[in-house]
Amino acid sequence: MRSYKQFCAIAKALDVIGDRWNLLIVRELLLQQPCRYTDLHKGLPGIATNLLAERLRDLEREGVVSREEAPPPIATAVFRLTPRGQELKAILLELGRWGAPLMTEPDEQDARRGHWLAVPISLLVSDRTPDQPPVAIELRTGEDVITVETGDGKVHPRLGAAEKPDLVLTGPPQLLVGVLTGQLNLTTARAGGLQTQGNAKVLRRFRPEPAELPGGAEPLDE
Amino acid sequence: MRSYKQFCAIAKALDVIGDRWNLLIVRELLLQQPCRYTDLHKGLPGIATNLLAERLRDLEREGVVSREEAPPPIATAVFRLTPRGQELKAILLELGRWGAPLMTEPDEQDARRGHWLAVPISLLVSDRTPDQPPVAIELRTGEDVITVETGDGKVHPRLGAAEKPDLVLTGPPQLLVGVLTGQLNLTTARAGGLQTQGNAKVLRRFRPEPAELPGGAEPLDE
DNA sequence: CAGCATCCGCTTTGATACTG
DNA sequence: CAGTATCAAAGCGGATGCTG
Repeated sequence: MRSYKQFCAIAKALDVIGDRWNLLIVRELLLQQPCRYTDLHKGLPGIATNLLAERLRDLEREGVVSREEAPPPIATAVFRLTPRGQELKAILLELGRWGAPLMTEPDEQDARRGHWLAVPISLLVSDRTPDQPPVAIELRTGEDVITVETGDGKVHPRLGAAEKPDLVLTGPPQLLVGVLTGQLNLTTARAGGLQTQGNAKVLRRFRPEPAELPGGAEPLDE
Repeated sequence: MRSYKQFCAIAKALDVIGDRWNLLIVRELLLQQPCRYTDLHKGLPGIATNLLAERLRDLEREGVVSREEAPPPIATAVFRLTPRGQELKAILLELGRWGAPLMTEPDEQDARRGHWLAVPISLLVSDRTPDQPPVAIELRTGEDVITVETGDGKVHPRLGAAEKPDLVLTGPPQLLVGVLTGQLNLTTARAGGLQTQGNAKVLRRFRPEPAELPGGAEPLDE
């Protein structure tokens, strides 16, 4: 936790959550809290185990993360975000929005986790016809299963299987995202290894979100 | 530029702007671009000069910053944000919003720069009576001068002196912010070293922004 | 002086091994 | 499972030197 020692709100924020891995730990907790230590470690490939332990102590001391000793039956602790930690969601969403265009060229070296898809999906896609009855799509990639539901104009991803999915898509992450955003048509995606099960027409419900923000030229207004 | 090697939008964003100092370099450019190397160095107390040079190269390569060789008269280069870099503004604003509550206890060790105040001011304060004629307040702290103008419901801070300020406030940063947000009354602030010049009644124009966000409990929706 | 590059001592990181 | 211990390598901050 090295401080920038600058009397500036942005610098103070970075003093707390700017260290390497910190924001990704928050990402994991946002996506699947409450979390055991091992769950976090699985969701953060590449982190050294001692670093994860140290970061969790730091974030706990700063009031971002809370550690609860689980009740007697289980001999383990679970981690959650405090309300203060929850407020980091806006930052994470903006980071995800800014980083989404960098996902075009999937590096073979990159680690993949299905639940990470929840970030771009809710940002990149919306419901084209909110009046129609709700729709559920199940995405399977590797061992991860996530469900995408829509019906109110927005798209809600969550971890876990759907009860009665209208459609099940199985395949590598970038194919799933490509099909949802409409950048890839089904024929191409199937040729690339996508498997579908159910009513593929429900994909028409999804519409890509406008990608670009205005990005005003004026320095720091609004 | 060490990569997390995770196929995730947030991780990809952090691969580019997550390294130490990077976001503060973007802050400086947002606040006062175009910028010479030396201007950046002044606005980033604590950075090693070689690191600043290296980071600027990195950010240029990533398409966030552009370097322009100035026309013949001046023998220096100026740095700007590219449009892609401008889009980081949303992230910086969210960071500033989250970090603002950490500014309560000013550390004597902290470096201060007047223009950093522009961040919390536009986030924390709004115009109480937009119908009234516009108002300009000049803030002086150390060697920095910033002007705060309002008149349309929002508050617009910018660097430099005001033409016809209704009020000039001189003093340490936390007093200036305290008076603007209404957390400090004038009598207390004057006792703490604030100097005022002009019509102090215009301070009634400012109203603190609602501080808290809802911070929903659901993981990553909206 | 502006705009770096080099060197040096220190800290942080990441990989691995080990423990209750 | 949930960490701690160890260690080589990389990164960082500070000082200094070089070039126009």
